Amino acid sequence: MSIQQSPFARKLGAFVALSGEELSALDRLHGRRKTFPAGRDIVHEGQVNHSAYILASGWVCSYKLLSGGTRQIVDFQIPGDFLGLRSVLFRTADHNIEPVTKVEASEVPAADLLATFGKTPRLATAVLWAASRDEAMVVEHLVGIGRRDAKERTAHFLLELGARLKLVGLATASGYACPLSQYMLADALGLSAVHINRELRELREDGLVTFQHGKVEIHDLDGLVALADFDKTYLDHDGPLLK
Amino acid sequence: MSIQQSPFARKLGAFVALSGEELSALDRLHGRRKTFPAGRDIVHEGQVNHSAYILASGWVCSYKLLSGGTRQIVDFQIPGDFLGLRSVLFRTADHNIEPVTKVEASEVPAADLLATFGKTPRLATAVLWAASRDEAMVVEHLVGIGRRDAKERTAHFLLELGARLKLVGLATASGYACPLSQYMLADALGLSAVHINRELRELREDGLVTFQHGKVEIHDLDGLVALADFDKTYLDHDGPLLK
DNA sequence: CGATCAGACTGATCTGCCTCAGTATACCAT
DNA sequence: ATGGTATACTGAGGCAGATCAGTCTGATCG
Repeated sequence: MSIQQSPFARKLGAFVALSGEELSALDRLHGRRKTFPAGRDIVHEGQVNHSAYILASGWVCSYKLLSGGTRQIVDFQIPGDFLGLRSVLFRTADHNIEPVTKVEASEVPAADLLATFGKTPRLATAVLWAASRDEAMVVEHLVGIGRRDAKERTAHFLLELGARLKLVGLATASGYACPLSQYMLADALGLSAVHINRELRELREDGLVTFQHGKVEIHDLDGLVALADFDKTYLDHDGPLLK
Repeated sequence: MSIQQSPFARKLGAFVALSGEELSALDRLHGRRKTFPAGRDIVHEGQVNHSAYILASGWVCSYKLLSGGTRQIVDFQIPGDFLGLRSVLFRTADHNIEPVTKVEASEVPAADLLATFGKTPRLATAVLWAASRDEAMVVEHLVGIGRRDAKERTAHFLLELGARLKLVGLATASGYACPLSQYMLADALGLSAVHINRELRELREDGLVTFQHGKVEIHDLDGLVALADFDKTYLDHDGPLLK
């Protein structure tokens, strides 16, 4: 029940050892708790002066639409993740945020965020750290889409998701619950849904992973890691980097 | 000769109106001026406890290598850009940084950077802003590689580069000097060099842009913007966001 | 309890981009 | 001059993944 228990506080604490005062400043950041139904955008591109959110439960995805009507999902956010930092900093959102499931999140008003950064610099540094980790993830997606083939990319995606979920206690080494449809996977991986389906079947037939009925089950972790050339160091590190 | 003139200070000033004291703290960040020859990596993946740099002249690229031997260039950095922030924050580099041309850069020791963030929170916020702009750029590359075809992607790339260079006075509306080879373009855009060559020829034959002899000349800006579905708002904004 | 609909899945065909295998050209060192 | 090396450029052929056009299943609902 202490504030350290919040997944977001735990995440920042992994970067910067936060004092009691900093933790309570972080706690005061959590504004109204809001609930969003699946499917209707929380934030849409071009929207100005909206709030950021700290995700408490449920999954969301961040995506951009192109003029042709196609979309590219940039990333999925899971509980403990910070939503819309970039959009708040720039006052106008440069991407859309859509709940994948029903979502609960704490609102963080933009003004509060900036004021808190000014007063508690170590918290600002911690958020910079968290933002950098998110960027590292986007970079990894870029590399995947640019240079990995469909099978490697799919395997890599499932492994990354598993590693992230494990950090917040929502996955084990053998699998996790995953509410994504194959269409969403396709939009995230830069593939067609048809092709995702075939790649998932191959991964299943190879005895590596199954992704069925909202569950990902990893049957051969080593094989999957080898296939995807997966190196999770960009997601994790040991101990606070700043004491 | 005042410190506001430095391209990096100018860039941060676009985000946060910096006081004289903050500007001189920023100035003290600039450590030894170093020169690097083209082609030999400044930082390589896995390297620990290296410095960050503020690029004074020349171009560099940030890239990752995959096990198969292919590489993906994540971004190019031009004068005024900050190099290796993410790698410094995480103590170990997650990507390589290679000079495209001969490069001059000021070293920024990691410890100085973190100490300065602690003492001048508004500077930390400004750097968070700059980092967010970089992330927005990576996101745009991700969208491009995921959902734009080769021609659109190439056009978009040339436009983005032009817009960035214009911000630091290295481009006009009609073109800019560009030291990149077609191989580098290919590695950045997730295409083969052969295909880049054909797309450049098409863009030339369509009367949109030429990229020859180290110069990009834009002949039909509107046509190019329309083809690439280019929206430069992610690169720019008007006036400091924090007074 | 049949209708409707979203998601999973499949076969056939098409195409954008890759790979291979060169030639052409400029620049550098000797 | 002369060979060497990097980059630009081209044609032919192949393949990964897209597109099209479905079927099948399980949930939801009037």
